[in-house]
Amino acid sequence: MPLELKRSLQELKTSLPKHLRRVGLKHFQLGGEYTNKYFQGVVVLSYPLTRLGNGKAFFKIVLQESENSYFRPDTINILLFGRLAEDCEKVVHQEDTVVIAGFNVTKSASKDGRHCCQLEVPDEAGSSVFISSKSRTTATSETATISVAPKYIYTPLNHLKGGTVVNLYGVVKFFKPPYVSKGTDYCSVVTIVDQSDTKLVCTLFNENRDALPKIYKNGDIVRFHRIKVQEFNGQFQGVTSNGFAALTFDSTVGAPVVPRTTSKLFTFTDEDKKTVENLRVWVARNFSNSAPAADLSSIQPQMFFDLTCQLVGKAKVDGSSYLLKVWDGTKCPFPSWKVLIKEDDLEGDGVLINQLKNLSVDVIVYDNHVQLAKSLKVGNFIRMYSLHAKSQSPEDKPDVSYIQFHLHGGTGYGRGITVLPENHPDVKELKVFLDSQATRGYADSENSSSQEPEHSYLTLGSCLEEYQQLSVTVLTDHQHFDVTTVNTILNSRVPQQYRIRAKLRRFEPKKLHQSVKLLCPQCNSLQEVPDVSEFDALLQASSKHPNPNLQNIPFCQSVVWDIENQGRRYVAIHFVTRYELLQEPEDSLIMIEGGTVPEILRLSKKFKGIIPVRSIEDNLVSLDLSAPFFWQGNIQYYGCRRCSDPKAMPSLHALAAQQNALWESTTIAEALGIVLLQYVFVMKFTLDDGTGTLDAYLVDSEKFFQIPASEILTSYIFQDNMERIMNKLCPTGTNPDDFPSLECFIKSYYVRDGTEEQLSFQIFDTTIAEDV
DNA sequence: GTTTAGGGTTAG
Repeated sequence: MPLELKRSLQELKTSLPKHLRRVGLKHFQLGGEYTNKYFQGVVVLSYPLTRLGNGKAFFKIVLQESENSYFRPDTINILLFGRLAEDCEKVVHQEDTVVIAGFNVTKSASKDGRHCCQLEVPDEAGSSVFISSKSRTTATSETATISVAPKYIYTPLNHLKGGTVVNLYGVVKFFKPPYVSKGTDYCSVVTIVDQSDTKLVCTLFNENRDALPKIYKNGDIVRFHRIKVQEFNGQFQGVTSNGFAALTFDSTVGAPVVPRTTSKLFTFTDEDKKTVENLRVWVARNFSNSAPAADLSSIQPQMFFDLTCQLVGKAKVDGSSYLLKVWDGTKCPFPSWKVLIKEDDLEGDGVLINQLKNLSVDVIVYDNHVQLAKSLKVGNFIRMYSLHAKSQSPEDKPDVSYIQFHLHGGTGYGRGITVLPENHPDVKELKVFLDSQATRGYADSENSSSQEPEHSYLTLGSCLEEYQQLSVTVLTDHQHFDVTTVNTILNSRVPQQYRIRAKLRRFEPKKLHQSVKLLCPQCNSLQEVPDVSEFDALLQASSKHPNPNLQNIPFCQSVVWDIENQGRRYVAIHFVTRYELLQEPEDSLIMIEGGTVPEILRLSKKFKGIIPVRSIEDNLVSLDLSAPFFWQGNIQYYGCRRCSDPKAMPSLHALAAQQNALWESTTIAEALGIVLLQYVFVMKFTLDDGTGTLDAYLVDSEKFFQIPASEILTSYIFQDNMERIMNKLCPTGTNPDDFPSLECFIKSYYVRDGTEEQLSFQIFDTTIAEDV
């Protein structure tokens, strides 16, 4: 039984459950409703503890409502039972102030001049006795709470009824962090869902922001007590009712089950723990983590995202907007808009703000968010939800763009700000990272401090200058690497990885189609992409005489066409079935014997995929691997002649028997024992950083250009994009000094050239910036 | 013992 000590009557009062309302003696009557009521009085008399006939403990006290009351009677009998009686008997003394809740009002059994009703406090869930002693000075026993933990029943979301007050568990599917409503309260809208897959939108109000659930992300688990269910627009909604209380839990499976709440008084049983743990498992299985969280280094223009960051400065902009300067330790890959404000208006450590100016970004928050933004403290760790990274161009320079960060007005899509507590795991992690970045940041500014302008804030003009030096490539990993000069790299003979910043002087080959090759991921051999028109002879050589015995392949339905009606050329088509059923053509895999390249190309527009085959004895096998073994849409897939160990077509049987097997090049190649060749761009970049030049190879299937090498030869759009990118990296007719910079990772490795080993370089983990 | 908002991007 919980026993809580209080230091004063004041503390006792503030710790009483908020849903309890005081009720006076004169309101007691038989048959009244006292569920959420408490009675307070001073002990004027207490009787010795006795046992009832059933052995249950019984303790009686008399409480006086007020010493100076005009009203008579002003005392009432209180009857306590069971464990509650035993515990109270130990601590209750005359003159103590006692608050009782969870009682029944019955007719007084004795004619003693006291109130005609008596209060029975059963040894049951929900019964509580709060005791505050008047004058004893021993510190530990001044006040006490004695209560029987209420037994809460939780209603599954698919069992809700309108007009009821219930207790709920749920997983947050959507939420608006608490914001200032137009009324008197904070508001938070929370959509929850539970294992019944039923959704409930809850609209929660409280004048105290901390009383609303402390939700930090979708997937968090909440427990709501005393929430009212009502119908709105034909659907149930949850709204706060008297005594609403919320607990919030992180949903990480295995993490300690610690509720987030500011309430000191709440029940939390082993059963609650189990419920949370079960919900965690459910979340792990059923919630895809599609949260739009991002750090500054991974933002894309026009995206809305959640940013976890630290506030380094803030300033008033005008009546409806407010500036927050924040950082998360990563660098925004685009030039970002800096707001010009008066230095006097800026709150925060000027030196620090200056040191972090290349890492921090300016966020403008609007309208309803201004009030909350003002209340933030510099140094706070905050999360902003649905922040807009808006791409803008100055009017006179449409080819230049920069990012503005807006937290627009309104609360749609959960737009808002929360302060994260210092002990939040994400904050702990961020602190460590920020510390490491700050150290680097200080070093940078020390080197260049002599050239620093006096004022700390970049105007738009200087932001554009910065753009000139921005890299047209983005590093996708290892951002902590420092830049190494080409000169240093050339003098090193040890294979290793570097980050460099240089300009692209030249590249080869000049003709795009010459840069696409086929790479074997196993033996690393490269080969040219053959011209498919050369395969007609090979394709047709296979089937002058389709074998009629083959028309009964277990997982195929076959037809033979006499193409030229002269018996001179036959084409056999074997439709791969699933469970002996044909599928829709666009889902079907077919095998073809005979057929010309144009015929196969035409068929591959209609069918999911095509495997050219020939028959050997009574089996079907792939053609020679110099021809594509699989055709899909416009793409032909080749196998490595050195590494593959081709198997006959019945090897596809297992794949055909799988319920949802996709007819993809990778799975088919695997089933047929073929090592799939990868389409790659192979290019040589000559990079110059002023200290020297080096040739680095790019071998890339689609990461660097964000264009699939397999599709570029058949797509004019991709070819246009590619040309545009290369012209941006290495513009023709431009002074090479004005070329943009490329930031790349390169690794050095040895290649044997005859008897000599030569150091070569290859680009990796680098990609073209989105705005290029 | 009311009102607020009642999920579904600003338009700066």
